[in-house]
Amino acid sequence: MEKFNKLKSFYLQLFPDMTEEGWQKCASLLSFRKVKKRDYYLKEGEVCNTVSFINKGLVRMFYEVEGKEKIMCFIGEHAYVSEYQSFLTRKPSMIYIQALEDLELIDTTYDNLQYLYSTMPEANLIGRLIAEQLYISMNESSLIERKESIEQRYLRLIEEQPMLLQKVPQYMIASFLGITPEALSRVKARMVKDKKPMALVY
Amino acid sequence: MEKFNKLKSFYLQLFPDMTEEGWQKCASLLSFRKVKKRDYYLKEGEVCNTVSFINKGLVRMFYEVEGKEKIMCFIGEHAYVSEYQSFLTRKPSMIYIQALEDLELIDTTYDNLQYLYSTMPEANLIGRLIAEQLYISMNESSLIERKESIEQRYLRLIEEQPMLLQKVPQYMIASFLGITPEALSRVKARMVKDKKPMALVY
DNA sequence: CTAAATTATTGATTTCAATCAATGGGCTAT
DNA sequence: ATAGCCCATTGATTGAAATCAATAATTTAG
Repeated sequence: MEKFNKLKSFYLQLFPDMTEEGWQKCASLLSFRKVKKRDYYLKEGEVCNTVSFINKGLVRMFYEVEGKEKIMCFIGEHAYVSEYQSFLTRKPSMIYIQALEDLELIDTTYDNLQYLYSTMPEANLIGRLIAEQLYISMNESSLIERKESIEQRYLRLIEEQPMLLQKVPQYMIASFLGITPEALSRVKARMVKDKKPMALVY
Repeated sequence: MEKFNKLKSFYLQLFPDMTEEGWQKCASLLSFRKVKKRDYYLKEGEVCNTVSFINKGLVRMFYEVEGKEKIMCFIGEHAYVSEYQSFLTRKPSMIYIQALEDLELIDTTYDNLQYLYSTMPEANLIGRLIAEQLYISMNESSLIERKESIEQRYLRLIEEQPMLLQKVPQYMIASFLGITPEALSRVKARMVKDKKPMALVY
């Protein structure tokens, strides 16, 4: 399955001693699918039935409050996307996940994953490490959000995910930062005026 | 070790098929300790070396920003406390954990837990479930924080953790809600005036 | 390629919570 | 018991971002 190559090399990095048979067993439980830009990976109220590796594309996770969309995060290529809480608890999701670009996904379903855990106990180790990793990254971004100012977070975006600023309209960046598009416009203007006239906008 | 009884019954609820030997093995890796009120379980910059079951007492987790303390959460009896990110990554904590009451803790150290994982592979299942549970509860509280208004969150506190309002000064509740003590005072006043004159204050 | 729609910017006004300030209540320690 | 301190409440002022509004720039669709 050359479609899974990216995922395979991704895993071999993380678990160098994974056997070829082990990989084959995992791969047999995976499937490949596509999602069109603007379509939803998951809607509020649905139970999330998949954990997916994003082979190609970009999604946003957001929720609605008082009719307004608030973006929680973006997830791009070669990362995992899921509403893991809904996936694990089998309860309706409180958020939406939408494709911002055409997606190529490699999916694991809930049933397949449980089957893997029960027939291949070593998988619990991987499952533990994944859950731990998810915990760590959520915890970290939650702390960043709390500790840093809007401006610091915007600079961090420029630094760490410059692609995102190309691919995503400003008003979504603003939503992600928790402010209005107008406010972001002014933050940027202030940065250019006050500080280093570096190439901020791009 | 009758000191561990609460923890044992806690675990037997979660894992009814845990064997007595299994429990003994786990228990041999646990230790008991106390922390005095106002002392720190963990300070910013320290690596968190323990995951602890709170047999008795109450802690707050908080961070500092611009010299001000911001409370992230309170953790009470019969729950776990740790800075799990620091614990897992072996990197310095970005937060503080402080005893608000005298604590009785049942501790697992990092080394003991790794030893358990390596000598008792079934433990990875428990480890996975714990990490998943931590992920779920953090995700849930993060969403609540995002979606609900201050007033809704205060009502939720009254509903779900009325004890906390007895034990913790108002200004800490305010900090937890992300507002000033003055603002919380006004929220309460407004609730009493606008709505049901229920026993809100206690 | 052009028209229409969407997005970004800037200005004016409003709103809400933070801050500053003062008072009173309640707890603690001697 | 009382002095002193910490905490909660209330009022007045300030400040930062939201909202409202208009225009300019860019993207999309036919």
